[in-house]
Amino acid sequence: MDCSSSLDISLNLNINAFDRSFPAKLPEEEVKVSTSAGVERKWLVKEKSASELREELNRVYSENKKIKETLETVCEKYYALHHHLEKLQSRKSPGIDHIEQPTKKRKQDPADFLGFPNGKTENSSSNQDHHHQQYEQKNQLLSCKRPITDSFNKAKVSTVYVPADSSDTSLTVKDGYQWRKYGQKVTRDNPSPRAYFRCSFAPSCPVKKKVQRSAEDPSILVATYEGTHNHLGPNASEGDATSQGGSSTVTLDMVHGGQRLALEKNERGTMQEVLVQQMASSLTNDSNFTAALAAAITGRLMEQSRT
DNA sequence: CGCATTTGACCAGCGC
DNA sequence: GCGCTGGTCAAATGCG
Ligand SMILES: [Zn+2]
Repeated sequence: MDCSSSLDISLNLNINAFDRSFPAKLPEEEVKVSTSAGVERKWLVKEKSASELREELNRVYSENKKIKETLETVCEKYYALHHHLEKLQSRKSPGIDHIEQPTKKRKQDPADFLGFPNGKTENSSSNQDHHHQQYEQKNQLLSCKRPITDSFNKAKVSTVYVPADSSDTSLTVKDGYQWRKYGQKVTRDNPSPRAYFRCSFAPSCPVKKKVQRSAEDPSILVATYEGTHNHLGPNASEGDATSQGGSSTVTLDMVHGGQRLALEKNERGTMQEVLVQQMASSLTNDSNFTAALAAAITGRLMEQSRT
């Protein structure tokens, strides 16, 4: 990715992406964009007026800001639409759909739910492959039981969607850790069984995981992790304890676009987060957008370096 | 022989 | 209380 060397090209791409993503809705922006295109010509002529460059960078920055705002608006509209669709669907067919909503009747162990077993709550785009991990964050409906018991036993639950070969009958998710299977059950609304694993470091390590093939898409495994490892990951030799498992965890790759994998959100906040993640991943797939983003970043850097 | 996996039994929570 | 369901246990089995 040659960011700095292709600033002009990136601006072009920025224009393109902008036009494509938000067509005919923001006339003002288009005007601005055309001005930025004009300045691009200036750069090509190598007219290095620092003040003009700065001014232009500011302009580009404001454009980015507007794009961001527009994206948020689109996000909200998407959410509203999706919500509406869900309502309609649940009204028409109360039994079907909802993509494999857990329909948990059981009361989950009242601990707090959060995060990913690796502790990488960050967007996985840094890892280049966006496996679709979805952090299931449930409202802990703290029932008033649980007196003063061990508060440190916080079981963190997270769900990871792993694209896997549908012909692969072994319900194993290679996340780098070693697991010992201790059970398998057939569940109600899923033809494929669910496998129960414990970390092989048990009982010193309390982590458990459940793996089940998705009822909808048999090529996707749904792994539910519970708890966090209290030991170093498989490649502990690296010494970096912050990223347990590091790169080897969840080497699932993007076999699937996985658009709908994270659709079953009930709360607005998490829904929007998921949406943003989806959009971000789809945008990062777009080489034009990444180039434009690189241009924006370099522009921002230049702006800061001059001040 | 030691270990992991398999698999039916058992248990607990929940709805009726 | 009863039946259903998900989760766990542990004896049996398989494997290196
Ligand atoms: Zn562990």
